[in-house]
This record gives sequence, structure tokens and C-alpha cells, in this order.
Amino acid sequence: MERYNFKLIEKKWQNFWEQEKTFSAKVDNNKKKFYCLEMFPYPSGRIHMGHVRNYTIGDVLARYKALKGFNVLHPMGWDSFGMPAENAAKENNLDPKVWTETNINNMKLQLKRLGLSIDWDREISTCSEEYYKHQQMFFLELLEKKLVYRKENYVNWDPVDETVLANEQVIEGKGWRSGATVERKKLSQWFFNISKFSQELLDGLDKLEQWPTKVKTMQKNWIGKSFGCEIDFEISGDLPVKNIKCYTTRPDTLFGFSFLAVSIDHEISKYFKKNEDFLKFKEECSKTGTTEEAIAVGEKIGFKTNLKAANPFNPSQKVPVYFANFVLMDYGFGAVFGCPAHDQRDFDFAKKYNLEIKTVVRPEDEDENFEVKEKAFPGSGILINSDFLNDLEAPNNSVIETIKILEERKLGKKQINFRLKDWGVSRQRYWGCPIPIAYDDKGNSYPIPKSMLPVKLPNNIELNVKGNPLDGQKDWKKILIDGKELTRETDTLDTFVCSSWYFLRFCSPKETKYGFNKEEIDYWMPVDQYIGGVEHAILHLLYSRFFTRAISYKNKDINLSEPFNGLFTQGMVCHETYKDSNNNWLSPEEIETINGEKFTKKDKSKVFVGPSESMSKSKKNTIDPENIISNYGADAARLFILSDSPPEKDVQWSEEGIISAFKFIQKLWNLNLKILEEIKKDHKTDTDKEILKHTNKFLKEITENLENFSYNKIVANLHEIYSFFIKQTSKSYTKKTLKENYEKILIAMSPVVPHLSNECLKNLSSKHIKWPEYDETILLEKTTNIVIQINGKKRGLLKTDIDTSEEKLLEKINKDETLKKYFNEKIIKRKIYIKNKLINFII
RNA sequence: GGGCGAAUGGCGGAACUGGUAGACGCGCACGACUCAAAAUCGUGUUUCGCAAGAAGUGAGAGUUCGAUUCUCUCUUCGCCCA
Repeated sequence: MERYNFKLIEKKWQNFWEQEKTFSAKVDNNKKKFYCLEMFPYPSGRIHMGHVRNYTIGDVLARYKALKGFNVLHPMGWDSFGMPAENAAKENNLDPKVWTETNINNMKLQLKRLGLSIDWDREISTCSEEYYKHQQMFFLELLEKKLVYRKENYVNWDPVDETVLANEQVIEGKGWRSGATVERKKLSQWFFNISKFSQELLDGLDKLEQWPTKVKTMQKNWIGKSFGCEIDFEISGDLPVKNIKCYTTRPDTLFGFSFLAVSIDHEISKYFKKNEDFLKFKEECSKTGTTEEAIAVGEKIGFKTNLKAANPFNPSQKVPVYFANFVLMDYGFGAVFGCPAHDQRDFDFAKKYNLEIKTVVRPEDEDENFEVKEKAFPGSGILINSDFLNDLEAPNNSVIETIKILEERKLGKKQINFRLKDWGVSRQRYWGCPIPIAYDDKGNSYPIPKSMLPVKLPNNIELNVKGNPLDGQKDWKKILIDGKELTRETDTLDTFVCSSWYFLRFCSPKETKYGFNKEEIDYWMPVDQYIGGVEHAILHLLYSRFFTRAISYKNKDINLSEPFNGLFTQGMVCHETYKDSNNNWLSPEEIETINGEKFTKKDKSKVFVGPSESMSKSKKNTIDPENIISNYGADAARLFILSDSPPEKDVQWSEEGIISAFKFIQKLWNLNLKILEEIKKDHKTDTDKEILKHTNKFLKEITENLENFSYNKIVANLHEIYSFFIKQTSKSYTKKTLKENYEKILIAMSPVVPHLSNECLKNLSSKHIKWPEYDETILLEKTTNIVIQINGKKRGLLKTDIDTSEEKLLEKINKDETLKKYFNEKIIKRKIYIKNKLINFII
């Protein structure tokens, strides 16, 4: 048998597609469009298995839709700004630009070897001036529309490296590189007013029918709409503070009130500027990180003031006012009232400072003497010890009732609050899109005129400096606007900004006047299917949903709302983990299997096999896609990455699996050779019906599985139809039927194994390739197997004509010898007959 | 602590709106080819049992003629949030 030369054939087709520009997309108003997009990669240097899976899933869909007659847009680009480039450049003394471009070239070659149906003419890179120029323009536009503003905000500060850290660079409260304890530091930063769209972003989720509910729930929780009220607390004490406003979702627990806590940035802190103890306390607070998690996990500490807050329902009750580290200024009013019995944070705080813990809600199965002791009880129940609020059902009824009373007495008012905070986009880094702003010496900001864009990043600068390298660029920082000498902003934009509009840029990547061309986005947008990892379920997707709205805001010409009509989140690629007897991780290459047992190649010692986990360098269980493609070919890699698990779940990579896929490719090739021989002959008898039936059944199943993202089942379909055809070729058939049906099968499998399929189709001299429709009428069966159940247990199968009447079936059953023993002259109490499926006798 | 989801052979996983549990693949066993091995092809493969048969979809209950599928309780695991 001729060996299938995947290297030659895959290369041949990849060249063909490139030369013919097979996947080049053009606006065609007579054709229905399909925009298929996978999350673009960060150019780390090499593709990994996660990419292979992501892009194979997308490619199967794009190729299928193209065969279905859609005008498909399937682009690819690079999310090429960001910290890894800056870090790598620092370590190896390189220019981040050179590092990034080298990586892009390398990864592009790797992706091309996968045989993806990508329109490479639309390739974009977010670190290119042609890209970020438009991003700066958008920034200025949003600034004009007052969707961008500047304010002071906390950052994670590494005091040793003198640099700002991203949340993921803070590991257990320490800087990832220096190991120094991270501090909170206030910096003036730029913000996108995403919270203005909170309600819209929430409402929009309901329209996204083709999104996983899981992702929608996550976004809902992130936006965090809450229903509550603001309460005005009367303050007494030695300071000129009359009132403090609090936001609460649980006003019904007011009778459990035992302290009032405000953020260290609350406006009353101005009276404590000279208080040594307060300043010390403030410094203490700065040692906890800025994440919500760090604040939640960290110790709750407070600073007691001499102020007292009165309970609005009981003005004679006066409780102390504290500054507390767990109260955030940007949520509500930066002040909360403490009810220790029914909130764990308040409880911890009350325990520490010996404050009263008064129970005001009892669980339904407890009586009025119920008392909170070991931990807070935040659950639902019945109000107690609450005067006129007693016996209300908490929290549903009690919250509404309490707000009504507070409003009547003019003590507070109903308020909706969102957890979603504005998006801080300033990053104190070099390798990002410069923010097009300049300052005068008083710190006033000026937008850089659009005619002066892009603000280019300076090349070849010294990166091994403390803080932001752009800060040291004295010449670069100087700028003259309208005769005024100003200093440039040295912060760059968060890379999430780059990925918030790249899908628009893909529609018209060469447009020079603006970030996109209106006609092109009108045709292509929204993305019909977006595919990527669930790790971007919140931020990237939410920011993109914000960006399309922000661009459309106050703009008559542009009306974009949801950027991604369909979303699919694929699972991770996992692999077994290996350790040697010294508990060191071993990579799959260091291992060999002898008689089913695994040993190290080096010294033949025993290998301990651990559970399959997502591929990571630290566990050494990664597989390099490049080796896989070189050894087995792109088609085999594609086939296997799809085969074992549904795309939304994790898949386990295994040596056996890829080998099996590789063998199957060879089998398909052998089948092709056999059929090419057979169709030269002419047979007189025919078993055409069999071929027609199987082919149509296959086409029906594969089409349904493609539509439902059941790509793992497609592989099963391919195996089944192969088994049928390899047997069928030894039977008789007419030449024409064999050729026609085999051709349909080749087309149907081409989204999964495009190189092999196209080569086989070419050998058959096939033209006019389009998705083969199946014929339902061929699939109609004349007979069916009816399940015979007795008391719900399967006791036999009877082959009968389709739509057999109950009487006729009963006649048949009575004649059946093997079924007789089960009835055994017993009385049939009941019969359930489901036509063409089963009959159940209750005896 | 809260939310979401999952649990099916030795393994990955099928089973449409409640109707033949285990498709397809891996692994394993046996056979053919071979001096032999690999490759390839064929057959078998949920468990117990020689068989007839019985049990069986994380555990326990419920609804139903009938439950992997629906409801409730619990256990374990995963993801996200705190």
C-alpha cells in the first residue's frame, strides 16, 4: 500500500490556498456573511496545544460555513503589546519590538502549517503604529464624549523595583520579582467610564441567546446590580461633621447596628490629616493589596474616632464611628453601617473591637431566643428584636418594607447600586499604546491634536531602569502644542483596550482614515461566532461590549451594540503528569513505556503517573505542536484534538490518541486508492440503495453535529462511514453511485481534514464543491425493531413493518416462541404501545 | 461562604424532546499474516455466571408502565466569585 505523504500533500495545499487567495474575504451584498473569529494570540514565540484546539475548532466552522455558501470572514492577528515582551527584552537586552516581530513570524509559520482557512491579508498586530494610531483616536473621541476621565486611584506598588504591579504579579502579597511586600499607592490615572453602561451591559446579556449561560451569569455577577438604599446617619462629636451617608442592601438589619465604618479616603479623613495615629493606621492599611480578595482575606482593622452615629430608627442609640480597611471608597459612599450578627466582615470587626453583636434575624426553624454566637448569620429568616419591623420575612419583604418606612420618615431613599467599577486603563509600562495626552507644569491635561497622531513609542530605549522606562525619555516627553511647551503622558494603555476593538479592525484592516470603515463593519459585524477560552469570560468580553457601545455613544452614524452574537468557550488541553522517585516533574519526552509500564529513558527508573492536568510548563506536561505536526501531520493533529471530548470540555492529549488519528488518515488514503481503482471497473448488479442510505445517514449526522459543535461525534461519524465504505468496495455497485456518494463524504470531511480531503477530491477530478445536502426520503425505513418489555424490562425485539397496528403486533407477539415463557398464562393488566418504538406489558 | 456545572466500562466519551445504556476511539485478549517482531487485517471486550439469567449510569429517596435523562437530599470533583 502506498504511504500517504502528508508532508508533501499538506505543503502543496497550503501553498495552493495561499497563491489562489482561497480564503480572501470581500464584501458581497448578494451573499450572506459569516464572521468567524477566534481569540487572537499573544505572540509568545511558539504556539501551544490550546491554540491548536482553539483554531481547529474555529477552522472547522469557517470551512463548513464556506461550503454552505456563506461569505466567510476568518481573520487572524496578534495581541502584541504587553508585559512578556518587556520582561523578555529586559532579560535578554533586546528591543521588545524586535522580540515581538520575530515571535510573530515564527508563530505565523506554525499556524500556517495547521492549514487554517485564514485570510492572512487581513493580519493585524496591535503594537503596530497603523493599529494603535486609531486606538489613540478612539481615546480622544471618548474623552470628548466624557467617557474618559482622570482620577487618583490605588495601585500595587513594589517598593524595591519601584514599579507598579498588575494584580497577577502580586503573589501572596509580595512582588513576583523582588519578593518585597506590596504596598498600596495612590496615582493619578485615566479611567473609562464603563459603569455608565452598567444597566445596558446587564440588559444586553438577555439578548445574547447564543452565549453560554455560564458566561452570562459570570458577567451578571461581575456587574453586580444590587437593590438597597442610602441612609443618612446623624453624627455627633467634636468635629464639624453633621451627617454620613451609607449605602446598604440590608437596611432591615438596622436594629442590629453597632458601629459605622468609613473608608480611609472618606471626606471626613481631612480632619485627621495631622493625627499621627491615624496616619500610622493609614500606612498599615496600605500594606494590604488592592484586590477585593486581598481585602476580604486580610485582617479587618479599624481606627476609632470620637464621632458617634445615631441609629435613625432609635436616635438615642449612638455607636462609634471607625475608619476601616475593608471599606472601599469606590463602592457606595465609602461608608457602611455595621451589623455584626448578619455580616461576617462586620462580625470579625466587632469581635476584634468588642462591639455589641445584636441578633435581629432568626432562621425559620429557630425561636425568638436565637442568638448569633460563633459566626454571622447572613441567611434568610424572620426579623426579631427589631421593634416595628419584627416578624417580617427577611430579606425579601423586610428590605422593601424598611425602605418604605425610611422614605416616609425622610431618613433615606431607595437606590440601585452596581459593583462594576470604572475601568482604569493607565499602565506604568513601556510596551503599550501611548496615551495621547500632554500636561502643562500645573498638571492640567491637554489632548494631543488628532493631526499629530500617532504618538509613537520611542525605539531602542533602555528598559533596565526602575519604574516606567518612558519617564526617563526627556526628549520624547517634550511636546509643543499651539506654541505651548508641554510634557507627554508616560503611561500606556492597558492591553485590554487593544483587544476591545480588534474585531472591528479586521473588517477593514487597511483603512487609514479611521479605525474601521463604516460600510465594511455594517456588512461584517457582529461577529457571528467567537471562540476562545473561558478565562476571558468576564473582562475581555465585557470591555469589548463596552467599547462598541462607547464608540456608538453620541454618534449618529455608528450603531454597534453587541460585538459577539455567538460565543463558544472551549475547554483546556490536558496531559498526564509524571514524576520520578525524587518527586521531580518529568516531561513526556523523558519517558518510555515498556510492557505498559512507564520508565525514565535516562536510567530506566520507575515513573509515577499523576492525574491528567492542563498543560503547563511548571508541571512539564506540555506537548509541542510543532513536533506533532512534523511527525504526524496537521490533519492528524486536527482530527485528534477534536476527537476525544466535546469541544467545551477539557480534552486529554495522549500519544496513543495522536497515533490512532495518524493511522486513520492513512486508512482514509488507502480507501481513496481503492476507490480510484474500483470506479474504473463497471459492475452490472447493484447495491446502490445501501450506499445511498449510509451516505445520507452520515450526511444527516455530520451536518447536525457540525451545527451543534459536537465535533467529537464527527470523528465517530467518519470512522463509521469509513468502515462502511471499506467493506462496500468489495461488493457490487454502479460506478456513478459510488463516485457521487464517496465525493459527498470527502466534502463533508474536508472541514476536519482539509488537506487529505482536497487531495482525494482532486484525484476524483471533482469540481463545484459545495456542502452536500442529504435526502430525508432515503432515510425513511420500511421496517423497525420494536422493543418488547414486560413490567418495564426488555424481553425481546421484533422486526416489524413501520406503523404496524397494535393488533397486528400482538398477533406477532403471540406467535413468538421465545416470548411465550414470560407471559406464562398471566393476566395482562395493562399495555403501553409507543408506535414504532416499544410495547410494554404490565402483568 | 456564595454561584454555576459535572459524576456512565480498565480509560476518553455516546445515548435526539423520559422509551434497546455503553456509539466511536484508546487499551486489553485471541486469531490471521510473519522465522520472529513491528505494521496490517479479523473477532471479542460493562460486571457476575458454564449457562439460563441477574445486577448495572456517584449514594439515597420520589414521580412514572418505563429514569443516565425529571424532582428532592447527600457525597465527591471542577470552574468562577468572595
